[in-house]
Amino acid sequence: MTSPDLDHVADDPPPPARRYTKGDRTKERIVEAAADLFSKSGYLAVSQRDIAAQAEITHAGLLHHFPGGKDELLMQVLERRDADDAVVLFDEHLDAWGHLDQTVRIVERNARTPGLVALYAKLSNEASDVNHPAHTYFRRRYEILREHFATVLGELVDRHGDRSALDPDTVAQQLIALLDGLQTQWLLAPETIDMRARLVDFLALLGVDTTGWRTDSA
Amino acid sequence: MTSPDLDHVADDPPPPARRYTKGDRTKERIVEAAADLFSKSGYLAVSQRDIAAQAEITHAGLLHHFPGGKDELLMQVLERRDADDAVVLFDEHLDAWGHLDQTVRIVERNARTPGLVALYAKLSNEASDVNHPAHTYFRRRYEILREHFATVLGELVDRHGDRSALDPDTVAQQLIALLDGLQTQWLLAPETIDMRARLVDFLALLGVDTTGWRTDSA
DNA sequence: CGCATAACTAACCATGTGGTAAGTTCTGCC
DNA sequence: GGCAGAACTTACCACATGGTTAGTTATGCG
Repeated sequence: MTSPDLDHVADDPPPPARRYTKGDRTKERIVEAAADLFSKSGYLAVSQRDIAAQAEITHAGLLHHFPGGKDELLMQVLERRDADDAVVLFDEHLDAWGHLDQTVRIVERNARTPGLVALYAKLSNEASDVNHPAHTYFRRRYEILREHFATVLGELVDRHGDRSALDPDTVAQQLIALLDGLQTQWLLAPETIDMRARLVDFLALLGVDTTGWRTDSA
Repeated sequence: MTSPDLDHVADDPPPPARRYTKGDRTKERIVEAAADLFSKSGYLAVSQRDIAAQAEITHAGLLHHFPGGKDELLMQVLERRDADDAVVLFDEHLDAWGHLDQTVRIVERNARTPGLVALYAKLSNEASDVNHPAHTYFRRRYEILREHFATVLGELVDRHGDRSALDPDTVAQQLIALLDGLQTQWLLAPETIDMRARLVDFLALLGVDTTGWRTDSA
């Protein structure tokens, strides 16, 4: 197509964009394919060959990058998503209200990405089997989430402590349960369920004033 | 073992207990096996042969009774359970408080039957795929549940209407979400989550006085 | 009793699965 | 340029799956 000299120019410049070896790039392609398919069909229903096909590779080629097969891939997918969430959830600079605000925004984002939501919803329940590859992952995930929200809610009670006997730990369990349960209903009937609105309702029930929060940020 | 005459006595008398043909009995055995395995491993992970084995039959034998395979079996399992729930949930004689009381008792029962809870938890999320055999079943199920609780909560607001601006429809969504979400956490960490207590907490938040309700009924 | 029919089983099939082995092509670095 | 090693592909394997067919055994009713 082009002369050798121009080709050299067309290539990604070595230092900035090309610290990825080709393998790294295909690895990412594979993880993305896996995330996509897992989202659509859950974990159990997807095969290595399915993922490989979507990543335009042979299933043996996939095994070359992920010898652990689907299990390894799954953890990769989960951790990648978690990294994103952690950034916004555990921002040290935010106070309790800020954290709750972030939570609402995550819900807003979820409402825009049904695939990922479906993945987590399916998996967090599939994973109740002790032998499921993601079992300990999800146990831990919920521990962390409960602790996080307990802290946030505790802070809230301390300062604005209107509703007395609210135990941060148990309310945290309820908050998380609400979010999960809303997802289940929303996935089955998106037009019927407004996850964000129900979250805000619940916060209001707790005595958190959410008036003045942005409705959306996109 | 016994003489023919005694045998005749030992047999189930034809009219009352023996209206079941042998096929009906094995059918029940199969459904029970299916329920058991689905509970342990979800729907997708279980094969016809698994179910057949547990019912002590060949997989071809199973197909003889349930030509529709797993799908047909699944619906059978779900409907069987629902029949039970419907009896207690939609009891015409109960008022709003009675219905909520029943709900609490169902949660108590759930806490004693992790298998069934796991089945519903896994399935209600697997079934978010439009092609899942139980998709419409679960859509409908949640519609009915939302309607039920909306009615109950509406009645509550009417009579004891302390907390004003509570919309029965949306609170119903929250209530159901809470129940589902609690199950997810409970299945992953049973020792950490007290589903009944969290439900009661939530009802209290709504202004429902639950003091004096039985702790357990077994 | 006897016999039609229900209730199976044994044996097969095509297909899809995860996994391995051996070979080929490509990359990127000296 | 050339070459070691990564990045694959092709071709297998053993096994499980859903489903069918043909044959065997049991049931229960006239």
